This record gives sequence, structure tokens and C-alpha cells, in this order.
Amino acid sequence: MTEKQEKILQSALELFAKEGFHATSTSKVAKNACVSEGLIFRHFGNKEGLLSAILQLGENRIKALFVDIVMESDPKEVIRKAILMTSGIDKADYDFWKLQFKLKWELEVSSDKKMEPLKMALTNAFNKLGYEEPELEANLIILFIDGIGSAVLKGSELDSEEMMRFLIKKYNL
Amino acid sequence: MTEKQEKILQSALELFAKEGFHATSTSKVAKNACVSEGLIFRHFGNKEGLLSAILQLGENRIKALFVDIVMESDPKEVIRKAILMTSGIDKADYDFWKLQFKLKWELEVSSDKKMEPLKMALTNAFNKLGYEEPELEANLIILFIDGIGSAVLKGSELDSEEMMRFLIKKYNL
DNA sequence: CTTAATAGTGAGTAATCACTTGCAAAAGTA
DNA sequence: TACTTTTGCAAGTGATTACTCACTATTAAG
Repeated sequence: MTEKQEKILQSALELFAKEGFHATSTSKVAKNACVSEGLIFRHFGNKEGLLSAILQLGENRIKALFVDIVMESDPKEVIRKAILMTSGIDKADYDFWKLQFKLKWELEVSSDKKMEPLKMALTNAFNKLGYEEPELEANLIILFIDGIGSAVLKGSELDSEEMMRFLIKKYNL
Repeated sequence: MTEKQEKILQSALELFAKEGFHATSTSKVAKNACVSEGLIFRHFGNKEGLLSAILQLGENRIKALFVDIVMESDPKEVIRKAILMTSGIDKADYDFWKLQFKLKWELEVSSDKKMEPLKMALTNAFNKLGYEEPELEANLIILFIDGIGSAVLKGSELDSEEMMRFLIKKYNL
């Protein structure tokens, strides 16, 4: 991957996150990246190709976030780490995650599949801890993680750290 | 409001919800509504004006949904009704609510303010029931409602009815 | 009936859209 | 060195964008 190629990707990420995919023109991306507009199409084929490249990065990053949770053997620790998942994300990466959330709405891609390994790990954890309906408990945690993530990235006033602490207390973790 | 004016609003709602605001052109809206494109600008000024009109409808509808909850005096019933809030929405109104959720991301409008009365009612209810941290409990419920709504409107596989039943059981309501 | 306001149209507008093309500079590769 | 491939740019392309304008049809009040 060339230097300019990365610059295009970085600029697209920033602008797509800030303004949205459809509201961002390829000429804007090119200007922001200080390259000719044609170069975008040379490297990524079309605008959707550019988006796909970004989406692929997202897939990889989310997998990386899950690894630490899924590999954990202590069930209590699995749930704790899941709840705290979003606390670990760098502020410099906000654009990146914001885009991922935004695109779930803009492109109608279901996030169920991506969350599947996390759901399995949580279900298993709740099962080990003797909860009556482990799968529903897992769904609930995922709902909260997603909700907290959304709130933070949308710039809500919600104190995410306090919510996580509260949840951890609620589950005796 | 004229017949054609309503048709424009209806078409815009449908298309904005399906394709997104920026991805829907005014000419598409006009065609779908079987009116001349110019009429849109006569009545709504510009594309954003059309959006504002739709957004205003949303504000009113969400207030109507809240009334039944906020007016309830029995604290347990307040929480129960809040949890079940999304179960009452008509499938014919899916486009409408989908657009409201979509726009929260596309236009970066915080939904905190709209949710404020609901949060107050829930906080009060949890307080009456002797919960230690009523405000955080309220936040959690709102997070849940928002999450269920998102999941359903995004076409997730999540069984929302079962999740609601599960939560109601969890809170002994 | 007259008049004025509103509702509605359809053919424009300049600007912008995603994308292409021709060509040159650079970088491998032998 | 000579040749091929990749990288990059500038100047285009036709289509579409949000929006305007000149005009007509309809309505309603005096």
C-alpha cells in the first residue's frame, strides 16, 4: 500500500465519519488527501470500493477487540471485559468507530454476524455462572455495549464510565 | 395542508427512510409523489425544509408515546410501560421510526433532550421503589429501549418481544 | 364579476456528481 | 541499458443535483 493510498483511506474515513458516505464526494476526499481525484478510482475502482476497503479495516479491528474476551476462561471476567470493551477505545479512533456505527444505518448491513462470537462467549459465561436464561442475558449485555457505544460516539451526555461501573456492580463482577 | 403536500411528505418519509436523506434526490421524491419537482420547493423552501417538516412530525409522535408513561402514577407500571414502549408501534409506521433513528446519525442531533421526560419519570419510579441508584437504572432502561428499537428497525434477528418479557421478569414487574 | 392570492407545472439553470481517458513520471526487472 | 508495470495527474465526460423562473389553474374574498 502506497503512501498516497493510505492518505486517501485516512481522508475518506474522516470525511465519511463526519459527513456521511453519500454526503461526501470523491472530489472532497481527493482534495483532503492532496491527490488527484482519478487516483481514487485507480486504486479502489469506484466509490463503493473505497468504502469496502474501510469496512474491511473495521471487520479486522472488531475481531481484534473480541479476541481478548473470547479467549478468557473465567466467566466473570468474560462478562466484565465485554462490558468494559468500549472503554478501551482510543479517542483518536473515534472517527473510525463512528463510521462503523453510521454505516450500519446508511447501508443496512446487519451487525448480528459480527457480534456472533461475542454472543457465544457471553452465553457460555452466563451458563457457567448458573443463570437461568444465559442467551437472553448475553443479548442484554450486547444491547448495552452497543447502546453505550452509540451514545458516546453520538456525543451524548451519558457518562459511559459510570454506566459500566454500575453494570459491573449489578452483575457482581 | 393540501393533498399534494401530504403526498410529498409521505413520499419523502418513505424514501428518506429507505435510502437515506442524502441518497434521495428531490426529483425522486417528486416522481414518487406524482407532483412536479418545483412544488416541493414552493411548499418547503428547500430539501432541508422538507426534512424539518418530517422531523417535526417525529417530535410530536414521540411526545405522544411518552404521555402514557409519564402520566402513570404506579412506579412499577411506569417501568413496565417504558420497557414495552416499542412493542406498541405499528408495522405500518416502521418507515417513520426508521427515519428518526437514521437521522440521529446522519444529522448528528443528540436525542438526549427528547428522552429527558422519560428519564425523569423512570428515575422517579426507581426512586419510589427504593433502588440505590435510580438515575443510573433509568439510563439503563433507556439504553435498552433505544437498543431494542434500533435492532428491530435494522431488521436484526433479535426477538424483541422475548427480550422485553425477560427484562420485565428481571425487574419483577 | 373582478381581483388577488395561492397551488401547481415544466422547462430551464449552473454546479456538482462519479467516473474515464491520455499521457508522463517513477519504479521494478532483465 | 531497455522494457514493462505501476503510480500519478490534469482535463475531460455525460448524468444528475438542488433549485429557479415564467407561466397557468384554482380558489376565495369583496
